[in-house]
Amino acid sequence: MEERYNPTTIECKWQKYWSDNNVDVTVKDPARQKFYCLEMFPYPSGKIHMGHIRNYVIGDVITRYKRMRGMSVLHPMGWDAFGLPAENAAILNNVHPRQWTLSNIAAMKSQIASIGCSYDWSRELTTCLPEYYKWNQWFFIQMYNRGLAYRKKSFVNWCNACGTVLANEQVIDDKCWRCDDVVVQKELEQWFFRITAYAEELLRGCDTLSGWPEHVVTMQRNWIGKSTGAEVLFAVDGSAETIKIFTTRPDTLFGATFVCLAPLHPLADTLTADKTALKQIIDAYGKDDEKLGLFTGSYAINPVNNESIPIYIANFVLMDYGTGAIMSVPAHDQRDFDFARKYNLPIRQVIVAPDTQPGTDLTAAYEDKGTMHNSGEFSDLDSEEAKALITQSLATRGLGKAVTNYKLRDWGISRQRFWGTPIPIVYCDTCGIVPVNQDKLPVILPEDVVLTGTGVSPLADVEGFVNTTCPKCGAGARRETDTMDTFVDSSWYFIRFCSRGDEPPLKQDNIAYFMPVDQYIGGVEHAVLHLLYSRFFTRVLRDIKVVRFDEPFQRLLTQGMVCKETWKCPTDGWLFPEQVRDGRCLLCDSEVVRGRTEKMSKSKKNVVTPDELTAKYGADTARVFSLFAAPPEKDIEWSDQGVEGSYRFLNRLWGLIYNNLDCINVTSTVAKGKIFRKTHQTIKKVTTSIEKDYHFNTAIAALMELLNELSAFRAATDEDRAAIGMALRSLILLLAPFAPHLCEELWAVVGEKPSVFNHPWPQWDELATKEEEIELVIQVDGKLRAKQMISADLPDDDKKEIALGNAKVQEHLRGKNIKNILVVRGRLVNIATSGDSIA
RNA sequence: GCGAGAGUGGCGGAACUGGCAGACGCGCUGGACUUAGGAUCCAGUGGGGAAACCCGUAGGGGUUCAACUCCCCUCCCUCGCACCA
Repeated sequence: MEERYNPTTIECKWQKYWSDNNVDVTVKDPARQKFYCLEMFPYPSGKIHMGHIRNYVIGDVITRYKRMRGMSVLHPMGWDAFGLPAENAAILNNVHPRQWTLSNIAAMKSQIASIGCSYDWSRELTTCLPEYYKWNQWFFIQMYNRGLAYRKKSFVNWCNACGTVLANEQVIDDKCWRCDDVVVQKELEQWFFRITAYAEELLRGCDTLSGWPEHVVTMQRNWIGKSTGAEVLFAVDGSAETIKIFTTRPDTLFGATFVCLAPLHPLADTLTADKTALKQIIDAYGKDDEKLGLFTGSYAINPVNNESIPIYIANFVLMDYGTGAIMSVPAHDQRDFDFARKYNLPIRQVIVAPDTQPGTDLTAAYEDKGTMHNSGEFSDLDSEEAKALITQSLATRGLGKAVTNYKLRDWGISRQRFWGTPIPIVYCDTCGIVPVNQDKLPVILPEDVVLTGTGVSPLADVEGFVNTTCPKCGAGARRETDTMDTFVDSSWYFIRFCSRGDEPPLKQDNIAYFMPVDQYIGGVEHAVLHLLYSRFFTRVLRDIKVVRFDEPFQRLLTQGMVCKETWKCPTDGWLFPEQVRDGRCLLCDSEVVRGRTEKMSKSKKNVVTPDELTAKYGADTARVFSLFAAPPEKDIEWSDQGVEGSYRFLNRLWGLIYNNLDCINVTSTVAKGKIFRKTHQTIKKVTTSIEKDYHFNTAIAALMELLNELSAFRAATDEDRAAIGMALRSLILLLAPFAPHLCEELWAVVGEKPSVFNHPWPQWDELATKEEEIELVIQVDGKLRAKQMISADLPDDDKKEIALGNAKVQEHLRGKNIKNILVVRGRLVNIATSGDSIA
């Protein structure tokens, strides 16, 4: 054994060993319990960053731990390889997107390897390869045949910078989720997946996601956005037209004093004479600064009381939710209230708060439930009851019905880009839309393409691709030239991983054995996007009999971001840490300000790269620090000194074993003493920290404690030496998931056969964790007054006696009446007094 | 505005089901070893106080023998949703 810890040599050696000996290859063993641990696969940008590292290391610890617990663990990795950056790089550098992507993959793969993650690379998948995207096309056709994929013309979200459309989920605050450019509306023919057909099921499924963070489930529920209410028909006075409105408050129908249409509502144009004014309202649509209205000059008939009320066009009424038209009840909706005040429209109260009288001067809308008022036959009823009764009464007259609405829209999957899965559809002049025959799949993405980035699908110019024959009639026909959203690729990749690369992708017994994913780990940025699409896809796959379950991801861990402090100079802007010395900028000598701790980013110059880190300290230090700095779901603050601390810890462990090699093979039948006890306590603490909520930071803290105790201990007897030997072996095993290279090496040093990961996880003996002596904590009236060492097995009554007998305690009891004495968990005595003087 | 989560030493963070607040690490202070120390090792380290002791988990109230933990109010931060009728 070398005297010094040398991470570089050790890490190379064991990475080679693991790879040469297939240590990380999944063993599918039906006799054992399976565990599927998955980290969200990366887009191959070419560079691994600390966020990836943190994600993968968390997954790797869980994987290695579960393997040591004897489970058959599936831990795969692959590449989300289609997407825009490849295309942009192609335009910029004149390389083919495939070449750019594949060389990035090679680079990232070696970076991932250098942190020692135990992936089963025999299952590696790359979504831009035909053998993968063939199945996107196959699923598309299955969905087309079931009416779940359809084509329609509609206004879509268009990103000019990306030159393509975006799904609703991919628009964040009116900006593109990827490039942050402003998203505009454009009318296009697009392919959609009918995710709305599963809206109710996806919503109900949320109740079963007990292994997910609550806020992620809430985000999914909000996104689906179910609301129940009624559709009500308002006739247009003096016309055959009717306006269909949606409301969640049919109970307030008698209070409707006007009707509002969305600016793009079909009737808006018909009813409005002043086209210039209408244009202004259309321009103001969706702007959240002010509510604008335009009176059409027409009136609508309220079906519950035949009252004639004005019809307005309003910029705040959404066209793509409900029916694009609303009834306005200013007394009971704040938005309508504001609008009514602005345009001097009547406000009529029809719901009265419990225990109050109808007021005359409302200062704000009353939006709660209450008692019906001024509502014809429904007056004096409870407003909640009235909802159903009014809806029913409208329904019998054919003027309304109960309706459930969802905010969720169908998933638009067409992208006017090259680097994606071709949509397997052919347009024939006689047969119309015809799917490609399944035995002709995959539709291969052509090689020779001129990429211009102009926003027209590049495939449209590839004649050899576009021109084809109709699968139905054989006549000349044209292919669809849009490609699929890359979120299609990631909606089922976890199923592909169940089978090796040399096996069929949808092999039933593999899917049945490994799915669902037991632990999924990734960033919270996919809380709605990828996770909702995957839940949808899984249900579709269930309905086409590919899988037999509803939910793909049993437990979800959304890891926190990797952050670091920032430095800013008033003249030179953001600074690298090495540009700051003694609070001054090395460029201009100004005083610098320490900025907020923020997510690592190039622009803020607060990035630490995995390469420099592993070069300096080795992968194990990087792993231990990123796990020790905070629990996985929280953000971590990167600290160079903290990394040093983790490095010191591993060095001290090395030194400890080096100094105690003589203890390794000493055996003894006597199993007691403080080292023995501490070891069992540590096994318990580490195991429960991992099992309970993956709080690796406290697990590592416990290992540090054991190390500290061992370092301070001086062995006197063979029993002591045996205890140390046993403690060291346990320490190596317990630390192995966190610092795998070091522990593999130390495992060899103590004379064991590799791999340490084939060795069972240590067990603790509950009896052995018990202290013989404890420090009895004595309180008087809840305040700590004394501590005293006592034997742990004394009965409670003796502990009370000891507490009362303590000199310090007696001082504090002087002049007081003892009311009660409590013994808590055998460790604490609290003497409660009445405070009254005895004298 | 609505919803969720959080607020603990100089810093990152611990604390089971209400039971010793501050585990572990960083930093800092002192010491040892050293030609040297930004290496290593040892000791100390919430604040106040000479001490007894007092104070202390964002702030204020409450429940309890006992509150970081439970309840009510306020402040602040982070995230999500945001004219969804």
